[in-house]
Amino acid sequence: MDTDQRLREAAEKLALTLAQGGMQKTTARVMTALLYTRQDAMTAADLCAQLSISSGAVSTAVKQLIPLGLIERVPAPGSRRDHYRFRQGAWASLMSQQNAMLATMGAAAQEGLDAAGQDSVTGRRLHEMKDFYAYMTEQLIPLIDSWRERYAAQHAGTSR
Amino acid sequence: MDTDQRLREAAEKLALTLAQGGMQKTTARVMTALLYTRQDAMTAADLCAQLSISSGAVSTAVKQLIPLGLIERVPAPGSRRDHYRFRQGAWASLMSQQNAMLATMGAAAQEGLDAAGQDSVTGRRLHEMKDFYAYMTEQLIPLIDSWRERYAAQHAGTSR
DNA sequence: TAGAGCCTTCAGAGATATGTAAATTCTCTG
DNA sequence: CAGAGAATTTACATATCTCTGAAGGCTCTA
Repeated sequence: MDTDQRLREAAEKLALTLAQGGMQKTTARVMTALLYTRQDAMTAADLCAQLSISSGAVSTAVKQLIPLGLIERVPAPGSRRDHYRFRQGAWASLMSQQNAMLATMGAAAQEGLDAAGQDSVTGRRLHEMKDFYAYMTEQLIPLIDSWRERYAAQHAGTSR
Repeated sequence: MDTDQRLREAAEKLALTLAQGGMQKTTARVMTALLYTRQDAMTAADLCAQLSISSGAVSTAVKQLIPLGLIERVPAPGSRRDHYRFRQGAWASLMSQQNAMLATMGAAAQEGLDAAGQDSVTGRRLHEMKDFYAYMTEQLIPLIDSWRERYAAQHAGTSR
């Protein structure tokens, strides 16, 4: 089987997994297409053709992926079409986003504690929750940073 | 406003957030109901009444929450009804589950590398992905373990 | 500044998914 | 061991979501 074919299948497979994990199916397909493509970047038309979806669907997917820091719009010299590219550092961005969720969980725990008080069954449950998310938030941020540094160091002087 | 009311609202609010993050709405509502309740545990009937949902819906939600390690079925002395309780250590379990996803991502990266080879645009993209998830998997597991230990130490001799 | 090309938005169709109600199965008690 | 109570499963109805196709709007060029 040729390389392109294998890559496309890997892309679809991962998209399916991500979809089951809560990401929208089309959004996931667009993301993995950009991740596994052999090109540096793809146009909206490329994505329409490869994934058999309408330009509207591509537009929607892109609108979700860009704020997540997973892809970026690339100015295309000599072409009026937008090009989309999987971003360097995308994974670290994604993980950082999830940090925001950790903070939300911590806040939710606090809110419950304010209502229930510490000395109750509820209080003990929520206290564990608050502790856990406080700990995770605290630990995860430096973890991501340290990876960013490690990666930057490793690739010093390397451009795309 | 009374305490119960505040807790219920906090529960619904968090459920909504979780639902937007990909969890099923009813599953999330059941989970947060058990998290914020002032009782130690609730019966299926309690959940039906409080959330205005059918027993079938409760059954489905419970079936999803138990494998995640978020809630547990509690033998109820003197009652034939099943009682459900939010589990101690639930959050750590949940986070561990997410670790499985990290491993999956790493594997997906490897699969692409096998097809594309290292020396290509695709190869470089996937290499970053593989590195990132390898690093995260490696770091996150001890992190969760260390919290478990910390928590166990803090609560030594404490029973629910 | 007019026009072409491309992206985005919108309304409606189609598909998916989710809850309900009823039938079934399971389990414990008398 | 029969029966009652409860949980689960199933089929169906409903609600939600997501894609498409077309219209609208922007931007760059000539």
